[in-house]
Amino acid sequence: MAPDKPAPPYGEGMETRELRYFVAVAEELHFGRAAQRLGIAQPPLSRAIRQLERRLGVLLLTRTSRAVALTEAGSVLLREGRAALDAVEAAERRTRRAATGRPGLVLVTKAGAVGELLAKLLDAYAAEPDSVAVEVMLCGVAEQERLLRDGRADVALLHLPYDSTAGFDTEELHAEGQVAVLPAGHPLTDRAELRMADVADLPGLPQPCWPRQDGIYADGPGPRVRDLAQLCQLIALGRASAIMPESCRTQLRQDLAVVPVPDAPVVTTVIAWPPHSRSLALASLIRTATRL
Amino acid sequence: MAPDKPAPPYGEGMETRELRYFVAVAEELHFGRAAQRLGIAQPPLSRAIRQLERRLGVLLLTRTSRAVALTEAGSVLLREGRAALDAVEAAERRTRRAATGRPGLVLVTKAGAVGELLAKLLDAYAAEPDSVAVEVMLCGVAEQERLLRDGRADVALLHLPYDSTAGFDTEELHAEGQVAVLPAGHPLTDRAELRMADVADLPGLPQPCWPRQDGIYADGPGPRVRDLAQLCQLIALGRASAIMPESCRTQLRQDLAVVPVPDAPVVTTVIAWPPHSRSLALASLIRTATRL
DNA sequence: CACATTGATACCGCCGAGGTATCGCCGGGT
DNA sequence: ACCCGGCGATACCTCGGCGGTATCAATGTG
Repeated sequence: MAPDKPAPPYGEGMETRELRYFVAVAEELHFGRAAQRLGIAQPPLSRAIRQLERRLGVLLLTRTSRAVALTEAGSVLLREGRAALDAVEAAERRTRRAATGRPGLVLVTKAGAVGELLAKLLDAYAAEPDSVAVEVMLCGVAEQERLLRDGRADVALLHLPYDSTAGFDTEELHAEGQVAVLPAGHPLTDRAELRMADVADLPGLPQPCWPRQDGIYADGPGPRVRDLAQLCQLIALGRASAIMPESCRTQLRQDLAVVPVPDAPVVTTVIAWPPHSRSLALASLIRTATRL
Repeated sequence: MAPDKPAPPYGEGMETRELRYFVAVAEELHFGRAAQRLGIAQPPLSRAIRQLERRLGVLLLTRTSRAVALTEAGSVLLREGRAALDAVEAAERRTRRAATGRPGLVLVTKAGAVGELLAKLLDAYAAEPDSVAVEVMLCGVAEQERLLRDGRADVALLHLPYDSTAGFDTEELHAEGQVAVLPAGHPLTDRAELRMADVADLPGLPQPCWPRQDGIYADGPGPRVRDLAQLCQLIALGRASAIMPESCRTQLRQDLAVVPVPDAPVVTTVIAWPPHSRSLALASLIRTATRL
């Protein structure tokens, strides 16, 4: 050790390993399982967390020998730590991508939700003189945010108000009303339009329940669905109803009826990308999109 | 080592230490100075960078024995790595703050640039039933973004189009035109209004040059200034002119004249905060601000 | 009250981060 | 042309800390 090292006033910053360990424990709320998930033994994990607490000077977890719980500070670190780990992963991935020289873009969007807008965008962009290959990635509901944040994707098509654009730069592309989707022949299909309240709790036709970001279904009523096809099937069977953007009607089956719902929230399609992106290809794609 | 460790397919993720080392070298473009700045010797630094390159499978720097330069991938990692390090620091700082139990907010803005808006905001917020202490932090030009990103500040007042809101959530608070500031008695001060072109290159009255984010002045003409007082002094001396938001006129000295410039870009004051903030106090402050 | 579960502690071995000494390369001064 | 000085790379050593196993301590359970 150098004799006159500057000696930083207090703990010289967390290592990502410590963050990964803490996030694992905070998610499992169980040292043993967290250690298993991390591929290490339990004692080093306990020590690492203790050391992290000492270095931060903060109690992160309350442990009894039977249960582990997050403190207030712990839940802050869980949230912020996940974001920080995503940023580190993003740095790694984007660096690797920059090195391979393949300047292709990865666009991510929810399966089935963008109608023909995506097709038009891809066509228009491909016609640009400086366009590069665009890989389209379809993913489940609300997984896009993560992909964009950790560098696996470069750009996304999101839908307000359902998706969150927190932390991204965005441009609005398109706004549209929503329609109720009902089984063909349902009494309400005669109406010219419906209100939210009319569709809210139709007897025997509950709104479906989508999985959360982590793949777990929230508590609540309604049949659990994972994609549009499942949902359409249920509606056709007379077991569910749904409200969705009107552009979806082009993809619906014949045996479904749609009725406009003017008082449903307007769905805005936006193109979103991580801030600080300096990629020319991305800038060109965004320019193309806003000109559509 | 556990006999059946999952064995991650390739390098198990960068450590923040490696990132800090790389950023130091990339900024200095000199291993010796970077090592000195980091408080370590040069050989371990060389090794660490080599190892990082090996683990990423990417060449980050081109070294001849006389010069070090960033590769394309290296500059990506510099940009992304800084953001990642800021996120890690933010996690650390916000966790510490959450633990102390002081839920005070830190608001950051450019010195002298917000006129009375800030005073009104602080008064209105203090009158809210659930308000907490707000620490106001004034900083140099364009330093706010960093403070907000690395967790030293919770919320900022920024000015479009001069500041970047990349990566933050924002709400618009106020928009205003700009005025030209000239020495009292200058011929142009008789006019009712001016155009940008009129003020662009007045003989002997160049626009000033502000430092960049890192404190270094960009190349270019114009006298170098660090704050509004310096600028006013120069204008009063007949050595400079400037264009600034009209709300600044209340803070100007007597010996300066202002003339509206209708074709200057409109300056929008926005309140900005890091995404994912779940603080009730912050939400309340933002609500107050948007209601002004 | 034995027992199982689970986090903490004790102790050990080894990898690797960081140190010093030195080399090889190259540009500039004379 | 030659030597010198600056700089990054290499060689080699030391030691702190990470991860391992064995075990203890606390606590809920039958």
